[in-house]
Amino acid sequence: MTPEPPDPSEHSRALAANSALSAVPDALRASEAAVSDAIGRLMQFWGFKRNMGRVWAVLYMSERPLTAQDLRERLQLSTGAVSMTVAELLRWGVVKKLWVQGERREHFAAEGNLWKMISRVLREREQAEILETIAAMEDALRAIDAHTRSSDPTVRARALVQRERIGQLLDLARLGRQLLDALVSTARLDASALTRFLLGGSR
Amino acid sequence: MTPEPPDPSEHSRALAANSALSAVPDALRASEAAVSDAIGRLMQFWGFKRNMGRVWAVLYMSERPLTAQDLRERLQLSTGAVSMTVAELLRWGVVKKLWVQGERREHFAAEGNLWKMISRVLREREQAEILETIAAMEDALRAIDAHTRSSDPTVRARALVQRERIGQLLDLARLGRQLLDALVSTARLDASALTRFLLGGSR
DNA sequence: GCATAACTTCAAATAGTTTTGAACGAACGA
DNA sequence: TCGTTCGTTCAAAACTATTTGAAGTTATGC
Repeated sequence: MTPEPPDPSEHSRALAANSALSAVPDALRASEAAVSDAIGRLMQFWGFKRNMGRVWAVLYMSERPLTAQDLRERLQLSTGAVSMTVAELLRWGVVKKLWVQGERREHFAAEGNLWKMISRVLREREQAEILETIAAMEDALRAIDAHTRSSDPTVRARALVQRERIGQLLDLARLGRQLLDALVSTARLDASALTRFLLGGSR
Repeated sequence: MTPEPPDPSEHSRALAANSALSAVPDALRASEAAVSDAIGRLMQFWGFKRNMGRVWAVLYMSERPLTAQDLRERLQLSTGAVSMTVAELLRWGVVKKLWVQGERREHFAAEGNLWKMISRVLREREQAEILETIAAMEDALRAIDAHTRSSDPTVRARALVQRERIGQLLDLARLGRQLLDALVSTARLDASALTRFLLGGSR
């Protein structure tokens, strides 16, 4: 039986270190991958990059902060991809940089407070989008209003219909904005009011 | 000053026909375009194709059902694009096909009930996505559970942390599902309960 | 039935997004 | 200081998604 020859490739070194330390069962790795992929998909659906979701999820499930290299290995990403993805997550404030005692490499951890995270994202992303839409519709409404008194009956009819329809859309958009406001402010304090409403409403 | 020479291109013919009939001011066309573009962007942000939003918006703002050609002209789309976009909107049930008396071409109109529309989309799209995510996490949780009694303390620790974190995510996802359920069922009946909650909560 | 207009489909072109990896720069320890 | 490791950047490549337009199909009126 030949003893396994030393193989200096990074992958086998990682595996060796791993099994020497803890022999983490494949099942755990597989579950982690499944969950991070599921969250990656959900995030992508939500309009973020899939890898942002995957990286965040791996960090969130980890019992310790991870280095860029750990992420690169677990998620099979290139150096550049890890660097850029982590930078973006830092910008969103959903991942934090940590210095671990005696380690040269930087370590990263996921923001643990999910509500804080969600309310920040809703605030910055959704609200910007809906406010823009509301502004565009308000502008249009102002521009149309002048024509609702047109002497040409065809023009007047069209202007009246458009004003009415855009008004409906605007009401809806404002209701959406209020829903977001409510979510954000409830979330900032605690989730219980929201939970109470939902539980009360649905059963 | 040379008088403008006759130009038989479709665009000028359309303009000529238009001004002969009603001289719709540019301002109305421009507002319509601005709103449909805003809605297109919002829809894209939401994960639909931008043109779906634009087409729907133009139909919604129109005082009469429109033909494929009308849409092609107003939105500067190719024949194929109109056909495919409208087909997709029909599949989502947010646009209806109408036969207009004595006209050969088909006409289209937007679904006018916004809440009906939204609850349908939430139900079919969002719920599918979140249910998949919930299922993936439940699977992972089951797979991990076996290891929380591992004899290796490192494995046990890792399994416990993962179980705890995935549990948190699962709670959150379930809360999200309830929020969607509540929106969908309120929307199906009427929007007033939702409105009351929001108005009550935010002021 | 035939000719024609309306509509659909789909392969190819275009546009847009994400990922890679090599080049560069900064920080650290010797 | 020098050599090495770590991290970032960015142009090019790979990949996805969208759009076009021409060929094909269906429906209509004569």
